[in-house]
Amino acid sequence: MVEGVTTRDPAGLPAPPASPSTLGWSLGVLLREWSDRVEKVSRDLPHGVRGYQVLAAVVHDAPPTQASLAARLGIDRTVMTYLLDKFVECGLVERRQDPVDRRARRIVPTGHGRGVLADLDAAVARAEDELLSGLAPEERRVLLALLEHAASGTAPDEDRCAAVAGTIGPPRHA
Amino acid sequence: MVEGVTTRDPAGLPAPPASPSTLGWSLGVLLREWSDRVEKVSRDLPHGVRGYQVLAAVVHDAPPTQASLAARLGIDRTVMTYLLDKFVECGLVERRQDPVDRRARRIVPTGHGRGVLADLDAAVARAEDELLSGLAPEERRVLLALLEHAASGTAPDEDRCAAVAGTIGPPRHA
DNA sequence: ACGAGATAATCTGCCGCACAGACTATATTG
DNA sequence: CAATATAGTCTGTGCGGCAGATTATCTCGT
Repeated sequence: MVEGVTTRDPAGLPAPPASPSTLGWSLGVLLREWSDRVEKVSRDLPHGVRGYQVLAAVVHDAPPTQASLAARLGIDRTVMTYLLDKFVECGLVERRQDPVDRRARRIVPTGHGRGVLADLDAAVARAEDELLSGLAPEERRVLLALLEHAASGTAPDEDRCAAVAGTIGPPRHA
Repeated sequence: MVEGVTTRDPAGLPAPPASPSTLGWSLGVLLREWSDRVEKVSRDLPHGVRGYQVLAAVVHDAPPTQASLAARLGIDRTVMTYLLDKFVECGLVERRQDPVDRRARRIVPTGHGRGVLADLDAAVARAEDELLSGLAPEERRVLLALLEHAASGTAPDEDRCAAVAGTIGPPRHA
């Protein structure tokens, strides 16, 4: 995932093994390829691909807390701390005290951060388009739809209520 | 390989962001989920998911050298060394001198290794099946086919976008 | 109101992994 | 035969994930 995508390999052999695990392998190859391309594009961001994902989450969501960000992106919360330190240092986002819960910090993007993300989003869109250049437009749409459907259908079955917590602060009852 | 996704996080929230990068995100979520499930299954192997992929590659391919294994899986060759050390120690594979090139070692699975992999393959197949439980059988086949097609069609295509990089830099002093 | 427990963020320390570099053994080429 | 290249190993460095402790704050039961 994302992660984990620190791998760097020059001789990328797209050799599909005769294994039953076509899923994991194809997923891995594609994600690695995606990461490589997005890495090239977001090289100026403090943390490359991860940085892009964090910034995107910050901009596109209602001002999230660090914890919700970390949970959503699958990043450890202790990592999120110094990752956001860099972002603040670079003037991409700001930390604000949540007036309701003074333990929490709301992460809001600066104007500069929004601008940077806009450029990145465009570049990433191009990169993804190029990545799927082997597929017909119709096939891409189907793939995207199925992928999204499959990804959203992965219920961790543990914390079902936690999904709600990640959003905005709780206008908790009165 | 799979890289990138070394992330491990209990509270995985399947919250799709309103970002243009649906591809990378869905890919990341799915691969992370896949890794988690396969991790549970291959917990007895020396290196978890990675170990499974290595063993699968060893068994399903013609006896590969360490270098070719590393290249295929996107693992560093220095890592491959001690990873295979463990495998040999556990009696899963053997290192044999290549009679043609005495620098190289051919990695061949032991009978035990084959047996272990057979069990793992079955378990992984079940895990993948469960992972895609949200999709109809027809949809799964299509997804798998498109995925494989997209993964095999990834051309390296190096120098193209290097020029775009310099434009979006935030004040990165560090 | 008070104390017990939970939660957000931070800080510290450990460990695994990627990566660069050196080294040995062998192969290839001039 | 010398020079160079390659397979594998070993060593050291740095980053990132992760567990644990700490501080500040919230929540709940009494």
